[in-house]
Amino acid sequence: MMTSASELASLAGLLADETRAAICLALLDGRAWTAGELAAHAHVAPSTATEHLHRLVDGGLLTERRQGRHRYVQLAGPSVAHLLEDLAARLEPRQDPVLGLRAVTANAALRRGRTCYDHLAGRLGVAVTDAMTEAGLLDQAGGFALTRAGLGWLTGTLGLEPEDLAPGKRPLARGCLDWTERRQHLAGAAGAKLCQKFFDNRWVARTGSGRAVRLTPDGQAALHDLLGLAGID
Amino acid sequence: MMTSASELASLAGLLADETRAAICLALLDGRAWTAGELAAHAHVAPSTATEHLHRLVDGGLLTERRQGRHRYVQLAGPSVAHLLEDLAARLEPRQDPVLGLRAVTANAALRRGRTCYDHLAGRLGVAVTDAMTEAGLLDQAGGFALTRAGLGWLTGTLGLEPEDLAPGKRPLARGCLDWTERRQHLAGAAGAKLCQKFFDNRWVARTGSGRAVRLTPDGQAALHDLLGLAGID
DNA sequence: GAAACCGTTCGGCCGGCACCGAACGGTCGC
DNA sequence: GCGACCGTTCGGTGCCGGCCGAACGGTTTC
Repeated sequence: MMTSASELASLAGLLADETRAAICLALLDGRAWTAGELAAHAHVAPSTATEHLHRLVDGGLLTERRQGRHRYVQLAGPSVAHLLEDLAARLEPRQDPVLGLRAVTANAALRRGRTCYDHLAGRLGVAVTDAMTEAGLLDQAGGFALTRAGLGWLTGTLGLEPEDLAPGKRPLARGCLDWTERRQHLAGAAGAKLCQKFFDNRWVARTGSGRAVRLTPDGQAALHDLLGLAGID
Repeated sequence: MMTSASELASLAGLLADETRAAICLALLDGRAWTAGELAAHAHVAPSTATEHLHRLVDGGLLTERRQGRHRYVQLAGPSVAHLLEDLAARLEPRQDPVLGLRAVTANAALRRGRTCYDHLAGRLGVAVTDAMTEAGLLDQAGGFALTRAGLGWLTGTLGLEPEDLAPGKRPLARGCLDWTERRQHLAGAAGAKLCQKFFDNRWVARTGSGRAVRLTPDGQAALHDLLGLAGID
């Protein structure tokens, strides 16, 4: 009981430093960063970054992979990303999430997209999520769940492996509050597999070195055919 | 971008102290505590507790209500409770959550129950959640969502107000990982209203001053009739 | 009004920790 | 091999913040 308080404090303490917070937020793109990159990103000396990375790895938030003279670091898993998203969601004063859903989806183009840990985010992520909701594949009213039709669509039309979508420890479908859009987009196991399939099919591609992604012409055509999305990137 | 890191750090910093963590965990029972009670609970001087409460209130995690010479404090809302649960869930090394679902529900009695912020938890909470799942009222496979039948059951059989279950800012149904049972139980708006109805119907009652609740004889009969639960408290 | 009680403010103490620079030890390129 | 590079370890410094006790103000009780 009392021990749990100290453990909670230790866990929170990992994120209670601006430098460590900046590191974790950078890692939210789901990719592995080197220690030096993170040091530069957080504007601290390499030696300082080393200490922080040690604490974060020891605390279970990060995993490391030594490779040559580089030390690659990334988030320990989706649950860590989820935790960070939850915390970050508290920062921005949230506004009404139910606002002109159809108008936004149908008309305003999905201008910019990016990855949020392992799934699609930004306008692209929100647009896909809304389109799936309109098509009856996703139920946003009662929680955030895949419908039976949605499950069939993912495994049938999109060709995802059914075992990848089996009920397991990780939630199948989960809402993730978008920082820029202030809207929910699809996360969880389904969101991750969907995103992966988008990359495999070359419907989206990374632009530059950031977490930004753009829709390819193939992707635009596919989304139009599959979900009726007419947005242009 | 960089400012967000410092904000995240500040937020995490609120929980990064053992005393403040103990205070927040105590408040997870959803009730209002006085400053003195919390000071005693956390084993610190009243003056120390005052400072911590100030920071927690300023940080938006707690709300206060002055009443006579007392200062009552409680969690600022369900989202704060959700955040604490998420953090606490990382502390315990989680074990396989899918394990003898039916056996646990049907056989092992719902020995002890308690409230977790504003919904039922402990064996009672898990048992009700599992029974609702078996009855097709709840869908645990794809996320954690009320089925159409579940929505009808809550408003019809249980007599909840439909507007209380309208899709709003708060998730309707949400899974909350139980500390002691290591199993999911129903949280969210539906979980809160269900819990309230249980209290209103005198199906459950608080035992002592803690967050523990016990099932009344009326409650046992009702759960048997409604959900086929044969557990004995 | 006096006494008891709850909470707050203030001053002071102390430990922890975030930061840096310098030195060191691996790894890669020529 | 030698130099450039990446990361780590080690001292040292300074500050932030958690803690307490004492004094004070407001509320309740008798």
